[in-house]
Amino acid sequence: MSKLWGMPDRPDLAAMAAPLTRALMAAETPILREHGLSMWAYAVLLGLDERPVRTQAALAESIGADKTRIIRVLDDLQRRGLIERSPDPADRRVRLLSITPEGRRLRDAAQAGIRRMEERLLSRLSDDDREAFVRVLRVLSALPAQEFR
Amino acid sequence: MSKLWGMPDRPDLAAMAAPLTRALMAAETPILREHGLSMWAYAVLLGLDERPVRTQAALAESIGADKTRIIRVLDDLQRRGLIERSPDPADRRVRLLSITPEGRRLRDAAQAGIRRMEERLLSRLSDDDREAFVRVLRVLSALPAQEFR
DNA sequence: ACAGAAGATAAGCGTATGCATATCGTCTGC
DNA sequence: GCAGACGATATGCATACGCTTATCTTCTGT
Repeated sequence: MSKLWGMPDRPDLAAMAAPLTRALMAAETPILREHGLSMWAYAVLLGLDERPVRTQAALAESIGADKTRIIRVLDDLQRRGLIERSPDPADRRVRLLSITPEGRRLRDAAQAGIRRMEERLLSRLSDDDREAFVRVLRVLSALPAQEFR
Repeated sequence: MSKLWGMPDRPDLAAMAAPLTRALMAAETPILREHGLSMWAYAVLLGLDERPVRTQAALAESIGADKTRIIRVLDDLQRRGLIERSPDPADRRVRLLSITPEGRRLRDAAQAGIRRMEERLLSRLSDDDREAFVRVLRVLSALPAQEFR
């Protein structure tokens, strides 16, 4: 009864997810470096994708970063013209964050390189497996923390 | 042509794998604490599962740890009688590492708690999705780093 | 037998991270 | 109108990590 669904023995999920994440990030890092982006900077550009985010704290939360540490990253991205940080006319405490066309270009270029790496990796799977894996990964990664209790 | 295989737009794999890993580890931590185990200590017990490992460096490598940092963890586990560290009679530089029955009991108990959490999580998937996800995760997590180039 | 390699261990360094605190400007409910 | 809440920012601290160096013991090739 310890094996519901007839699932064969397997490693813990975290014991598989952690090395995979490490390997993916290790593979991303040099690609991002080529574009002059740190992991956090890239995460910010992704987080600002499309919808502008209203507050820096909200952005930090959405990308799982510390809200005080993200500030230097934003400073740098703004200085390089990749994002815009304008005071909200309706609430001058707030900085409206948005990605610039230049920022979008850079993000797209970096992401394209990353996608090439990822697709090489996924190409070893069957179409069905690839589809199911990405779909499930998407669902599980989007679950709120309390679903893991 | 940017969408081979008709794959719909999706987040980067790392952007999904990283939060999932974080959530899984966050959910594991309190379970391990109940058994008096740190994440590294648990990783060691898992790494020693079944086959005894011949050298500490090999163990460290197999669980993705630093070989100098792991020593204190081994000291602690040995002191608690959860592992054994005996000099190899054939090469007295080497410490043969093995898990004790007591260590196995503790590992099993901790793992059972973790499995309950994981199965609750996976229970929201269809049988097919669950099977494919775990199988693919297992394959990808076991790939050597150079496969990610 | 001896030089060099290998294993275990200790210690130090630079960096990243999460967490807490403090300040300052601004808003909002009463 | 003011107290308290909120957002952005800077700073400090403890922790953890990867990496390097050094030391000691033991083995191996020549």
